Amino acid sequence: MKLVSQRVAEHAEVQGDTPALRLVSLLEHVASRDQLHTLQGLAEATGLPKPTLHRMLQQLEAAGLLQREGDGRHWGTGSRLRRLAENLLLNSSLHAARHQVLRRLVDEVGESCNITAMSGGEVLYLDRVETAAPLRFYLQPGSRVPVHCSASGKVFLSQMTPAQRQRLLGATPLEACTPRTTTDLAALEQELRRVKTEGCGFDHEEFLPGLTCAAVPVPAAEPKGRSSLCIALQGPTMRLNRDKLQALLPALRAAAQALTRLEEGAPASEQRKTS
Amino acid sequence: MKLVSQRVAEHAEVQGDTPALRLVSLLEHVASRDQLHTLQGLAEATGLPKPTLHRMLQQLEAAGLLQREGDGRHWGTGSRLRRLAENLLLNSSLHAARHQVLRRLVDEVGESCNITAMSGGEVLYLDRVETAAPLRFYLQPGSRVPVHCSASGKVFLSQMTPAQRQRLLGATPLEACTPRTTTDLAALEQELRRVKTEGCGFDHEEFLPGLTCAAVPVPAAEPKGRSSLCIALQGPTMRLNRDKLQALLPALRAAAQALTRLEEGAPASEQRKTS
DNA sequence: CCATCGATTCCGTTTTTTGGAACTCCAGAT
DNA sequence: ATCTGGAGTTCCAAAAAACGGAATCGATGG
Repeated sequence: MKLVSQRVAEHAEVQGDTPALRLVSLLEHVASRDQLHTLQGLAEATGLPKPTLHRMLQQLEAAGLLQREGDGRHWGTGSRLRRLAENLLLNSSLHAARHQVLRRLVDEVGESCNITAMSGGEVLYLDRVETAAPLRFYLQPGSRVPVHCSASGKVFLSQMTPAQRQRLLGATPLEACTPRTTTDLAALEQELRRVKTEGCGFDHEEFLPGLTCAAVPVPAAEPKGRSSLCIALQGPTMRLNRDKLQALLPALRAAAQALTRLEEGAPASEQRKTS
Repeated sequence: MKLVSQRVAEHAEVQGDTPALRLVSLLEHVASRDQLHTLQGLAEATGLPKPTLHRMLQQLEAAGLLQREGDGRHWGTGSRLRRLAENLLLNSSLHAARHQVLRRLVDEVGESCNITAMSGGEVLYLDRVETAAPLRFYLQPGSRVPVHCSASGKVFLSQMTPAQRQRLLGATPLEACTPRTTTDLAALEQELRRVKTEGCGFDHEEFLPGLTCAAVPVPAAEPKGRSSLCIALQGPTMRLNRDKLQALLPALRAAAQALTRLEEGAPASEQRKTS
């Protein structure tokens, strides 16, 4: 059974498939601890060779992203990185507004909710707000789950043309994440027709035992456009029988509408030069 | 006359000497505008070729630093980047505390002040708080100025051994930034002896016409350690005659002490594994 | 059906990264 | 004063990654 794919930090905390991403990971490591770091300490923490690390630090220092502190042997964040962080948080009105919608929805339904998108053939959690209830699944934004056994994934699949769906699912057999996972393609296609008709997808313990989900699509802002977002609710099966789930759908749909309105309000685009 | 070296954005806003830094610049570009971007738009804004940009965007998307929005043709910040920004600002107690010291100092003396360090043979502005006075010099953290014609630079030079100083200044002749810049090495050496004795450096319009500065070193926290910081005040010559400057020195010195106490409080280091 | 425009992929060339080994620098011990 | 050990730094040839012009794909709209 495959679990949610997450960055696993064992000893080499600074991961990355390319040199550039390793640099970013290093920035994350330094930025997420309220302390200064020595080259030696970073080498131990990350598992990178000292010369490599030294070069990375120099490069980041020259760029103003990190800076040496104190006696020159310690490193901390640089003003440019701090400015980047400030600007980012100041200029995130779209994401901030989405987060508010999500938060209000969670208050209303009392279960954890996500905003999801298709990305790289999987469902990506863009944002997530957790319920205050003590029993809950702990998942993070940035997590990815398979399309065929998640509520959002089924919604995305239901919106594709048969050809697109074939390309995505035809390559490898459907993996059985739990005993309840639908692994038969024909059965999945049938379920997808229902999803398309009713405009909502479910996951009854098909991805994780004990986890029940419901997802509705976020309608596109422009008639021709496609909004590839879903808004989804998830919680312990114990609290979410089918009637309860059905009862919460209107709230989900309202939140989805609210997200659509966000994209209308700030048309999201057209940074054409006003020449 | 050479001005403060700053990133100059002409048409190619995304600069960087290495591929990794170009990626970071791209992140900055996207993060610092509250809008979504198309590949086309970014290509125009940055001057980068489309295939290059496309590869960069894909890489950043795969890493979760950016994400596609809406119809898949628009890009915005990713959850990982936003989390990085949040963590960074949450875990910046040292820099935040320094900033507070600086802010209090500016309130007290009524002129803009900087925290500076030596970096790469130049003086680097680590942090800066500007006075509320309407007439003021606008400079940014991350700016760099020459050592030989800045108040902080002279303080740093005065703390070096003659050999170190020789290596730094001997290579190229001292550049005359203004008519008042000291370009004679012997004259500079003499001034540096005074700086060392009195523990404060000045800049009387040696870097920019009309700009007067004073700087004092931030004492090292540990007796053996070297704190390579200065705290400096700068303002229009009009408001800062020599007597006024002298009168403000105690406040500067007190702020410098406060900075030292910060490094003592949080020893800044020793991230040894508590094994 | 074709034309158009933006996004995407290809791939040989160019540039950058990599990291073991060797070296420097400094502090504390001899 | 010299030695010693550990951190930081430099070197450089092999290996990996980025580069970007040209070709291709794919959707829109004529």
